[in-house]
Amino acid sequence: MVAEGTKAALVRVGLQIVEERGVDALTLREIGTQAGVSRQTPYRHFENKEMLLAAIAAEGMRRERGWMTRALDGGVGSPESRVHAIAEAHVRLLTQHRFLYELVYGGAVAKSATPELQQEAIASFALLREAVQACFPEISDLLVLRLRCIVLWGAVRGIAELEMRSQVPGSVGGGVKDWVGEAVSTLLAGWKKGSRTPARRATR
Amino acid sequence: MVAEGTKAALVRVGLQIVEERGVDALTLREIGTQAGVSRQTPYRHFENKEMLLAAIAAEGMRRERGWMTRALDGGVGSPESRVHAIAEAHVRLLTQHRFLYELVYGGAVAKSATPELQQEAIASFALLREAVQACFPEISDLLVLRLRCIVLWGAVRGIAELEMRSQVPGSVGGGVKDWVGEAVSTLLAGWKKGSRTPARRATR
DNA sequence: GCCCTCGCGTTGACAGTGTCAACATAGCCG
DNA sequence: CGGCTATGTTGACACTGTCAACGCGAGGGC
Repeated sequence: MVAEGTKAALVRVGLQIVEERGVDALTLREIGTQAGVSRQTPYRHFENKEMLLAAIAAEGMRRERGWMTRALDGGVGSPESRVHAIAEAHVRLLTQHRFLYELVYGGAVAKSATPELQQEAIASFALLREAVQACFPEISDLLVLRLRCIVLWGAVRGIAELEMRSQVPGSVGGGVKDWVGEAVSTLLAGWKKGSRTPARRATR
Repeated sequence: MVAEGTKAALVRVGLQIVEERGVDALTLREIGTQAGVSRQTPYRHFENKEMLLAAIAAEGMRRERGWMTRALDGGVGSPESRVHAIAEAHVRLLTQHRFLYELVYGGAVAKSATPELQQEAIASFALLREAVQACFPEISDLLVLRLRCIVLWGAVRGIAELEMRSQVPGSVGGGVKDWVGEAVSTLLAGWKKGSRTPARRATR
């Protein structure tokens, strides 16, 4: 293989540290020295620590999206199962690369930190939007579709987050994957029933 | 009022700093000096920084739960509207005290850090469980109820989280409150339809 | 050939942080 | 009184992200 650029090496080392010991254990100094350069060198390639974190996070999102597209490729399966596949790819990042998930979806780095990261987030969301759209071909109102995407994505993210922080009191039986699957099924089925946009409910 | 204890003063000052400038701006040293004592004094009352954060977070959760019980008191309203009220109390903490919400539900402090905090989390979850149970009186299987609580709570948390991190791409129209309301309505309605626990779906 | 710039890398230094250790003081109990 | 405990204070340390200044080699215009 061709000699690896310093910038790529920095990202690679950072990714490795995050995966092994979590985002809190990540230090610019260690990234530098472990990449064979000196402590200040990262600043020649990244404006500050957050930008380096953003580069690592983007790598994580690329991985997740790779799983999504791979599960979706071929175009087989019902539209609903495709939404499930997307949710499962997300859960997979959580269960198989917990520390990386924490970096990507925890609060350490803003999604808007870097154009690269922002693009990645938009691309993932687009995948979900297409899949959801396929589930409700009769709906043309983009705002309704958008709403459903947000609700779906929020539910998936939230349940994953509960697991990530081990915040489910007295956790027992079943796992994130089942919970997420249940949420997606129920939401899709609920929308299927009355395929008209639901009447505005009096909230108070 | 009676003279405030030092410990209470530390928590109060810390809470104020968080609400004004966010959890990242919080420093043990500043808490100390601003409370009229010296930089190391917090260590006489809290084992370390996380424990102090946990005390502040517990105060935030108490506030949130206060809104929940207040909205629920009197026992009026349909069971569904009571679940909505709980979700709205959660969203209220987010919209009205964003920084405090970040401390409580962001990753800065583990829910298990302190018995006090743990109790608080369990108490909130119990409120939700009662409200959900009232929605499905015909269901006696506690695991099913538990699953629905997790899914509901996850959806609410997730949508709130999306807003917190401003991660909704190209945000436009509608707000967190509407999205959460939509999610809760759809989930409850979806479960109402087939009140039997849904058949196990082939996920792959 | 010479100088100048520029990309990349290095060391020095600094302010700020959480935390440990040692010391001081005041109140209570025998 | 003497000692113990709770509380508070200052000194010091390791570690962090980041700014400044310096070195150095490659290339380009004269």
